[in-house]
Amino acid sequence: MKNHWPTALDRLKKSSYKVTQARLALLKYLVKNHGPYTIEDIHVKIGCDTCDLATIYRNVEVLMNLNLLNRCEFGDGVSRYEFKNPNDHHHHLVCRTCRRIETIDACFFDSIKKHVSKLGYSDLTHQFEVFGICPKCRKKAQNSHPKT
Amino acid sequence: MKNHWPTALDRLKKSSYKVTQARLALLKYLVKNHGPYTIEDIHVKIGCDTCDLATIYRNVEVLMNLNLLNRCEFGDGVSRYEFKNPNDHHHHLVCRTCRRIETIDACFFDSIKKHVSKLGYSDLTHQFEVFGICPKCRKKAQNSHPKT
DNA sequence: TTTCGTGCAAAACCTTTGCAAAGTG
DNA sequence: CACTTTGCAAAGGTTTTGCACGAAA
Repeated sequence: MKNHWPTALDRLKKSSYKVTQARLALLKYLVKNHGPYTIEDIHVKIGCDTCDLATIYRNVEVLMNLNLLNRCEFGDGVSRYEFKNPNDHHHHLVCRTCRRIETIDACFFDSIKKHVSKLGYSDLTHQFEVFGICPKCRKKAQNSHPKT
Repeated sequence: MKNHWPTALDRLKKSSYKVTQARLALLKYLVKNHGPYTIEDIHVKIGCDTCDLATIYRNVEVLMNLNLLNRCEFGDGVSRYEFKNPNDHHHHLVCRTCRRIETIDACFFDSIKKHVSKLGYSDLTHQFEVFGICPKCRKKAQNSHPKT
């Protein structure tokens, strides 16, 4: 598995943004950990004293602009972020009950691209999430609402 | 094109929820208009005097429980809702600049379902959104940042 | 040294909730 | 009549912003 840290750091260095401690800590954490993570997750994990929450909000936007992150929306009112690894494009399967996140290593975006290209949009990105009830939560629900 | 109002109304009537003016207005609006719409959009469109914003928030949950609506997240911090028409499954292409929404009449969820079913999740739903820059916004951007 | 980034606190924003009054079946 | 729903106002939670100070190039 390729180490993406040098490439990611390089993209930050070559940008017009400055290389700061907060940005290094944020990027390093997301490159090394799979995620996706909420802003608050990240704040705790990199150490609350590393930088302020507001700084993470601001720098997540910076890294989004550099095309280094994906934003995920799971419908619970919180955004989650993960490192955009070009060799590991994937999607998510989220349990509606316990919020457990599984990875789906498949994508059908290519087959839908032609439908989209007719419309002349550029700089395409996509977001695909599957929701369901995981086996554990289903069993729990069955036990608490027995049918007989 | 089939009129979905009778079926939708019927599902509400047969549920344990009561049929109220606010629910009728909300459901009728979403059945007749394509959307997806934000809560505030809906509040204005059905008439702010029809019911309170809080009532729409509550009833959108009711209609979600009845499987009559889809919730869409476009990453701008606001949820949008649309009537879930079983004969018109589609996805969205959203301009990151002007938020214009186009419909994509294609879906390849079936082809990804087998990857998902191995994991034992039930009650699957999915959310697929494509983002890009629409032709109008791209032209505007080119004019304001000329290359020569 | 000049410009950009950060911490802190306040504000903005969307959404949820408590409660008394009104509506539904 | 019993129970649900609503309006209103307040609270909750996440994200954004202003500004003075500190850090990077």
